[in-house]
Amino acid sequence: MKGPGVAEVERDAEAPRRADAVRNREKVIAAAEAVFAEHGIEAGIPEIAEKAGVGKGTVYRNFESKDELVAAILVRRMNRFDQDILDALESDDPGLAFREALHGAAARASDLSFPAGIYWAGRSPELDHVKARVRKHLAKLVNKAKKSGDFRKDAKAEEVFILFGGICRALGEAGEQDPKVWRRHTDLVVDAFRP
Amino acid sequence: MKGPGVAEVERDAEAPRRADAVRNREKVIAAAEAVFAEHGIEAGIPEIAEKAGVGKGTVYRNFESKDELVAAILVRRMNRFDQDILDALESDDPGLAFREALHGAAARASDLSFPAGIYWAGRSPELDHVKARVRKHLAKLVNKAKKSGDFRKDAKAEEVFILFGGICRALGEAGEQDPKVWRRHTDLVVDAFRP
DNA sequence: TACTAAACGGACTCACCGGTCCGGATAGTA
DNA sequence: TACTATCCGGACCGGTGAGTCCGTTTAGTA
Repeated sequence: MKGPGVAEVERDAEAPRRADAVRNREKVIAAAEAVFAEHGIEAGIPEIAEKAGVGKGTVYRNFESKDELVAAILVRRMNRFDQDILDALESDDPGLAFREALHGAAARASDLSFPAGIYWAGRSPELDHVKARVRKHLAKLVNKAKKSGDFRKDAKAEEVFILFGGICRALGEAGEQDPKVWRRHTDLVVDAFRP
Repeated sequence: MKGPGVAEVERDAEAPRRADAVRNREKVIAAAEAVFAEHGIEAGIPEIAEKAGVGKGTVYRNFESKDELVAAILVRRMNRFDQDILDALESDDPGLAFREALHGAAARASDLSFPAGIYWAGRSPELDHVKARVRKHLAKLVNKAKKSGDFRKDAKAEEVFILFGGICRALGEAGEQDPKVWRRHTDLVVDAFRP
């Protein structure tokens, strides 16, 4: 589609960009990540612009619409989740690996954009694509765990998505910060999928 | 506090109300219930007024603000959930009863206001009070189930709230209608709490 | 039927948000 | 330093939703 960092404004690949423009783009992305993490993707563009120390115009010069900005941030977020799962696939103890993958995700999931990423569907082909990849890898992990007898045979990766996304949103919205609580609920979800 | 049907506009108990006013109040409540169930509590007052066949003014004559209307509807919703739990407490098979209580709630939980009721906190003393009662009854049910060995000793009622609320929101927002899917996810949650 | 207090509804205000636009500032260049 | 294409910020626009207000309608009464 469009090289790295998709969902951004069209731009002739040849044309160089001014240094301040590059800097500002990064400030916008960082600010959007922070604001969406704290207040969810409902947060407004003005808030992001202010946090980034730029004007609204600068945000819209980099992203054609709020949806595109949201999609770009969520793609990054989902890619990190994907990496957690990929790491877990390396392990040779699939049961443990499954647990660790969720714990890894949970450790960074006080971020409200994570559950948003799970539920935000159909508005960005790019995001849908990344999520499909996550699903594929999660299914692979689940299958490995099934074979080793660590995972109930009748369950599907999609169901893990629903349960795990559910607690992430609930805890995130409650502003839960204690990692122990996150681990505890993650374990409950893992237990739901034991044989 | 304020007798039955709290969260409503202050009103001299003596003063009789015109028949059309009473009728309209009921129409507003019914419409709000339907709209919040279908679109979540983010839905607007205009939509509710239209569905009720009245003007916005009539809505505000019965409820001082949108938050009060939301609270009133959520209180009703949570009271029904409370009743499910109370019914389950009657049973002499606590393990099964726990499962049935959640299934009972799930059966009506495509209603988006249910998870909203679980997460909407601190904006209505009345709602907080009802939720505290639900928690108390749920804790009682959980304790019974622990004693009979149907429930893991280390888990708390609050955790049930989080997991169950999580799937209700996820499935509700996904527009899931199939009762089989609801039962399936509810069972996963129940399994998470087995000893 | 005539009267009036209660209730009605929708036009209106106010605040906010997504998105556009343009006069002014500045990075890069010679 | 002088020049200009690029980029900047925030004023502005259109739309939406919460909440108010008041001229009009109607339920209840005699």
